[in-house]
Amino acid sequence: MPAKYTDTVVSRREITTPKAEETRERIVDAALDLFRDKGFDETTMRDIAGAAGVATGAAYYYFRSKEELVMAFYARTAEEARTILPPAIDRSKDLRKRLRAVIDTKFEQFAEHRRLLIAIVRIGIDPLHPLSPFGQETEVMRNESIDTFRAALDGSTTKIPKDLHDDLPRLLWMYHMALILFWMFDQSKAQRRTRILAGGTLELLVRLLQIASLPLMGPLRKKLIGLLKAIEE
Amino acid sequence: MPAKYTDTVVSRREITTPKAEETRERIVDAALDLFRDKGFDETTMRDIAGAAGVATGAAYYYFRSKEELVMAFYARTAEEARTILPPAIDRSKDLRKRLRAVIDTKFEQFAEHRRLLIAIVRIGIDPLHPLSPFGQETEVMRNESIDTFRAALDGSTTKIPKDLHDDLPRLLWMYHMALILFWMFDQSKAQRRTRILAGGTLELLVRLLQIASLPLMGPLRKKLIGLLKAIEE
DNA sequence: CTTGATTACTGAACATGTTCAAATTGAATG
DNA sequence: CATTCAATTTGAACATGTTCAGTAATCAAG
Repeated sequence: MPAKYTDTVVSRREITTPKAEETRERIVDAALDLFRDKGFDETTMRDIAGAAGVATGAAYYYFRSKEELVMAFYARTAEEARTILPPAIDRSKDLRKRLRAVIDTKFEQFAEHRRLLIAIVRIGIDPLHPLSPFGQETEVMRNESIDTFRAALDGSTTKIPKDLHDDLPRLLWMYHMALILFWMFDQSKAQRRTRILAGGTLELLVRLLQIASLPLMGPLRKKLIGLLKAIEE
Repeated sequence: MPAKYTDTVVSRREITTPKAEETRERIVDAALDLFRDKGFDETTMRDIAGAAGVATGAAYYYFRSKEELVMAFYARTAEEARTILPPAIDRSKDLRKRLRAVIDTKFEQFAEHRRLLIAIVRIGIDPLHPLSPFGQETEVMRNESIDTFRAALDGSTTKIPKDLHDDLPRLLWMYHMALILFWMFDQSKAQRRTRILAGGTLELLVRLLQIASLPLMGPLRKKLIGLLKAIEE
């Protein structure tokens, strides 16, 4: 029976012995390898357990569900990003290039796992699901990701209107999620179309931001911000 | 074992006797009732079969999967829309109102089935899935829906730039899909936030269209259209 | 070292989507 | 009516995510 996500939302296995940690790692490694090679749906919990050298139910001691195993992948890339992203961003002061660095890095990290991302989206498109990128349980990771965009903005030469300053990072995060979604399904060679889309929209975006600073754009900004506020409650 | 959607994409049961048609209807009715009352995940194929008074496997004679049963819902609303949408649109010549009529009608039709729509999205977010709203198998229904937007545009007083004429209906269709997505997850009373969002973005949209007709906007339009073409192959 | 408890793990059992070989039905044919 | 054959229906069997009662390993305390 598939787990209902009305279940308690508590992260499991707080503290662990090194031994247990090693078992846990073995299970994650086996899972990610199999997901990458065969796909999420095609990989069986029995496969994973077998490859990790444990019994069928062992994975459930560490993870609440098969889906939670893909979160382990997400967590790993986030960890990695923490070290490679800052230098990538700071290679330029140009806003477009800085944003491009963030997005391109994500794509590189995900490149080998396109199919796995589809599984993540299938799970995460529902904000009520605990593992949704929009949900509670992923809040810490999400905020870290949003802060990355804040850093990209703050260190750039482009001046951001004061009233947009707070909301813009989150908007950019949502924009980058939409791009990732597009990228996932982009069947063109080396995701050429996504590159075009990213380039085009980023240029448009930066230009809009420059225009938005003009004094006579105040009312329009205000309307947009008002709409945003009304929406997010 | 969940069905893999690399299976043949052929619609099932072309011709049927009245008797079989009646059984099929009974299964759909039972399924939709249960989906509405208990939710998609919480409804069992055994439940459905039982409620329809047939054996467990019977549904699979008419539908390839549990998921395909929700398409039956989608097909029914599309059928209904065919009769109620045209008069609703033609109540006004104002583009904003005409578009609003299309969207509001959809919301009314879906109102009782918010949870079911989440299931549809979980399925359909993957364009490789045969039942995806972006996929092959739903092309006919999708085109019909897009044509609705074409009708709303063509009958309005707002003048549409020639070069946008072909692409705009599809863009509007995508916009309305995004709205429906937002609506599905909108927990506010009577989906107040979605209403605000729809009102705000529609006004913005129509205004942009009016501005877009200005001669000096030609290059910008061209850039946008170029981007669209590059993306869609 | 022994004992007790906590942690880590096992594997059978269960629920549910799906398949399939066999049984049933019903209409067309002789 | 009897026969035949395809359409329809059955229900047991299967695959897989998940649970759980029990077993083994590890550790703390005496």
